[in-house]
Amino acid sequence: MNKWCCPRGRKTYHHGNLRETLIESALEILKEGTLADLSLRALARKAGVSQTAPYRHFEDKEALIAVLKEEGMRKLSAGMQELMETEPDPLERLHKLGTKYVEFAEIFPAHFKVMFEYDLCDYEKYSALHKVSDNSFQYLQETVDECLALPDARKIDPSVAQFGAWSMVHGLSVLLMNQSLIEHMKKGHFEGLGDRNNIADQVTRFFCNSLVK
Amino acid sequence: MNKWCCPRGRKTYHHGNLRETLIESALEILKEGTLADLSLRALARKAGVSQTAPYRHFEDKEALIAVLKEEGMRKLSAGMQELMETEPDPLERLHKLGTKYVEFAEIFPAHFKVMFEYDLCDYEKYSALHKVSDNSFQYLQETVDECLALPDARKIDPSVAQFGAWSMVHGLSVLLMNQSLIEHMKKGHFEGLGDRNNIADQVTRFFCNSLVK
DNA sequence: CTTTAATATTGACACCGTAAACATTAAAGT
DNA sequence: ACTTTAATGTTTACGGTGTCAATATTAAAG
Repeated sequence: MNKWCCPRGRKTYHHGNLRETLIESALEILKEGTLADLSLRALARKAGVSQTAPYRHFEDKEALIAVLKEEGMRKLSAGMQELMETEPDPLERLHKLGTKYVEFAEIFPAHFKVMFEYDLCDYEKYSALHKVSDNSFQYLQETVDECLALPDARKIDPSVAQFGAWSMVHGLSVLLMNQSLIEHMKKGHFEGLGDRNNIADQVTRFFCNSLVK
Repeated sequence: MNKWCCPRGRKTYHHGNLRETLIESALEILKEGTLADLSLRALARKAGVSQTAPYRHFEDKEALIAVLKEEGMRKLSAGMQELMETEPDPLERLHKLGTKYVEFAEIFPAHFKVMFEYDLCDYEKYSALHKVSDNSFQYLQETVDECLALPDARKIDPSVAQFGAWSMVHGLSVLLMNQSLIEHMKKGHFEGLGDRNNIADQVTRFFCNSLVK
């Protein structure tokens, strides 16, 4: 006979799917909050489980964050990969890759933040993550190279253009995510630019044009 | 007669200069640590003062952060202003403004992070901060405008180029601050680019060139 | 010299990450 | 089928955090 079976009004002693539940809850919190709002204890509470239960599935908080980063990188690079396969024109593709990047940051701001803001320096430990990260950047690189191989391309060091492309879309993403700056823009500067999407569109287009004559 | 005068081995009951001390300590911590390493309690400890003493000088932690942001913005925009006054050639000045921006992020990474990473949305409350922030961006804007007024300038919407310039240097700063990405670059991609300073230099130069024919 | 406002203190509360010791149960081996 | 073992979850505890309320000390203003 069981003594008192099943804590916290659960049906079984074991949760059964805690790891996935925690990740999903984390993503949900990140949807409308910052990294600071993310706590293992809160996740545990939400899952109806003791505060230290998560430690059976994640060595520490950083390990959870690593999974979130990986999840995000996978999603971003998946979206970009699709463009690699469907858009043959390199300039047009570069433009779409850029706006996709910015769009991702707009739709999943906290997810984007966790991907880039939080440094996971241990390469051995999080090698899977870094491998996924590589993909997105590689798509950008490849496409820039193709653009520079075009007949009317300007004479630009490919490495410089690649890193420039990445910097541009990343900076764009970060700045457009910053609520304060959006406010700032609206009153005074950048009147002609319109809304976020418009800015992303025009600026990435400008970058693409700068690769050719 | 005083009962036991002066807590924590201080000479006077009042610290005398706590506000400035706290700010300085905070900046020192930010020099070699992240926002997460910054705690009011730790600052109080370092200043040899009780844990709640800081609350006589800052309403809450956010208020301290606001001051740090303002301090940083002031320093950044001071550096940029100097260039506004000393470098007459707009293209050259734009290049210098860009590298200065990136350089600032490199020298004071955590300070830079606190300036942009942490959102202070309340405009009424932190109006002084936002006013200072405006300056740096205005310098960029002005200079881009001058470049586009050059005889051999390309036909580009000024707003787009302005925001593009800002995105570029900001993205550059953020990416170059990311230790993981630096590592990433070293093994495989971007071999030809060299070190950080070299990248900043080349990419900003590339941007400037993209404004003219 | 007294009142008052500024500054600092202690103590408390609710959070947080996480370590150690223990409980329950699903799965593997016999 | 019965036992062992590994996976999973619980409780308890420690030190850290931001911040509030009540109190003490002292510099400045009257």
